[in-house]
Amino acid sequence: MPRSVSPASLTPTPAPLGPDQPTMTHAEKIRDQLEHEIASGHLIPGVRLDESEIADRFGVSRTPVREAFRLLAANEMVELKGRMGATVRKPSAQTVIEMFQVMAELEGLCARLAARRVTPELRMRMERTHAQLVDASRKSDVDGFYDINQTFHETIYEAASNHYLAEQTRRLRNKTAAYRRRVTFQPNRFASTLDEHSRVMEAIFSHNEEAAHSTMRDHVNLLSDDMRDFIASFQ
Amino acid sequence: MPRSVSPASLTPTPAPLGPDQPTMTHAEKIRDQLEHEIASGHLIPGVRLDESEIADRFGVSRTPVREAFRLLAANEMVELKGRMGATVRKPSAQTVIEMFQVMAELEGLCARLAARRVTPELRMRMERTHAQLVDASRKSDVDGFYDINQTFHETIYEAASNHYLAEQTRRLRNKTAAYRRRVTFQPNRFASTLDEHSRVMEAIFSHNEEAAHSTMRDHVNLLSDDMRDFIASFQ
DNA sequence: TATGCACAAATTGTATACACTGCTGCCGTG
DNA sequence: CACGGCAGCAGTGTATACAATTTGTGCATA
Repeated sequence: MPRSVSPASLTPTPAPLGPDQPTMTHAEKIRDQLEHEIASGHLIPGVRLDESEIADRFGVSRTPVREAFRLLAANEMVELKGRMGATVRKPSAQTVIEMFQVMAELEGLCARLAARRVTPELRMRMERTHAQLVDASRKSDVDGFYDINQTFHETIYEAASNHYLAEQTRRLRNKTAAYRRRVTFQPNRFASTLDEHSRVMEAIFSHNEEAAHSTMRDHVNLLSDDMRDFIASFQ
Repeated sequence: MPRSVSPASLTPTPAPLGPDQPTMTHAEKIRDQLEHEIASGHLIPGVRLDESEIADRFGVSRTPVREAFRLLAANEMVELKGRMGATVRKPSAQTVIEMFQVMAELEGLCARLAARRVTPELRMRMERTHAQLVDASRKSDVDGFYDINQTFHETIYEAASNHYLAEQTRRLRNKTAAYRRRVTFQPNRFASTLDEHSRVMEAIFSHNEEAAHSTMRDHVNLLSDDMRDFIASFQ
């Protein structure tokens, strides 16, 4: 039986331990946790974030909570409305579509650079990840598919050798995570994704930059297309 | 005589009045002012930002200053180093090059969408802006050239009709402003820029999406090339 | 002279108290 | 009954005080 997708879970999962710096300030820990809860869907877009309530939940004062809000605000994960409080950002359907368009282009650039710079070692890792994805698809393992898919894209970021680009793309992926996650359910997306990934890999391995760029862009845009109806229902 | 470029000025200029909301919090005002001072070059990358000092300067307590730092941090204008203070972000030469590569792609996407959606009204505005740019070039008006060039790109963002994309591109332009500004000095860049803009416009007006994308991308990449030596000297 | 440790000063992180704003609900009036 | 104003409240913005950590300085020692 496939694991249930995270948003269905009732208790917030802890954020996957990040850099785990020993001197991590409270504000940063709260930021990471809230960001994770937003991306995973535990915090629904539009809900108000109460400073005192969250402060109590984490057992700290309002100060670090406020700082976490500011950090999240500039990441566009939450919206600050003056004295009217902070809310989980709820982009309009139009904005979500626009975000996907930008993401498609950034992912496309990643693929283009990957086609230029891919190494045999990375090629092997991509193929192995792809095989895992096929496996998850066979088992209808939704969560597994979602995670391995993430790894596949991460590997391409790495092959692109542009840390700044990787970071920006990763951020955008995270911002759209709450929306992408739902589409993973659609059974026909499994097959389509695998097929599209194959074409992207083929282009990258043959060092065909243009093809890598366009196939990856189309891959993300197709995802976007599949989501439009669903996105509209978000509003 | 050409006006001197801003970084040469000794006194920080006030931030150009933005949205100017009546209920603008201290933290937001400080953020805008500091962001402007960083982009204009008055605050040099790498310098430490002292909370108390800035608090005194703005006549407020440390609290709103700290919040402004957090807001700037997520915009990647400022780097927070735990208890070791905040500094104006100083990206490595490698990172600056990477930022330009991403910006080239985003500007390219703007041009692509503009080619698809440009209206006669916007075409007229672009041509008018271009004429102003030619004029500034003749007068060797460096600051004017810089500002009008900004307007030219803004017009393309508008033609692209993707607000999210426009915002992201604008941000990245702002982050690279301190570096781009220096290159404007180079006399040969005037002529090259005018020529490249002409080609971009031609592609956009003829609704040639691919050409619009690639000419704009090349335009930004050429700027990046002209900067590499200079960027290296920043370190 | 160079190195290591200890202590002091400076600076940031957090908590708490107060000020101010926007909202809610009630009441009076038309 | 509908509408407008006023008071009280809830919640954010700011200031200040205190705790924790980093950094710099000086001295002792090899």
